[in-house]
Amino acid sequence: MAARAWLMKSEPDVFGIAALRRKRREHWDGVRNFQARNFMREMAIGDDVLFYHSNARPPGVAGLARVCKTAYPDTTSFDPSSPYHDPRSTPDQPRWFMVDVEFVEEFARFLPLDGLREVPALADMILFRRSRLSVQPVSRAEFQTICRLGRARR
DNA sequence: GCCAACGTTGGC
DNA sequence: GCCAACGTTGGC
Repeated sequence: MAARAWLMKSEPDVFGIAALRRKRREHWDGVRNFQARNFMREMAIGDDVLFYHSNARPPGVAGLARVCKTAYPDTTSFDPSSPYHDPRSTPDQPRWFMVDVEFVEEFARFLPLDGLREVPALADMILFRRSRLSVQPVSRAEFQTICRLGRARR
């Protein structure tokens, strides 16, 4: 089956694309929203990920990652000392999951949210309608459009 | 730091 | 099962 494409948000102050480049791969923990979790459980190895910087100035797409491990329990949910702790999640009955992603590239041009809004081919992106959803599917056409913009020379 | 949007919780 | 209260996300 063809690889799907996703957009995943992270605050660059906490974990940005530069940190992923350094670490090469990392688990994507801390997702505490059911819809976002369900999307992560649909991910397959090799799926493309747009790495989005949220709560940044400006917010926008910073580059690309790739899914390298499918969903498994998010152990931070079991850890009382973690900010992501959730007492309703246990090793026997995990409520929250994470995937692993590997670094692919940092775009030559960071793509700010307000610029993406202006692109007609991206008008239907979930990003603009469901601003709080931190993991979301992206169509192949949207993915390709964003890659082209991110790699373009001035 | 503010606040709108919206997901979640819990009383009924 | 409804919905008000509450908490969080994330743009600005």
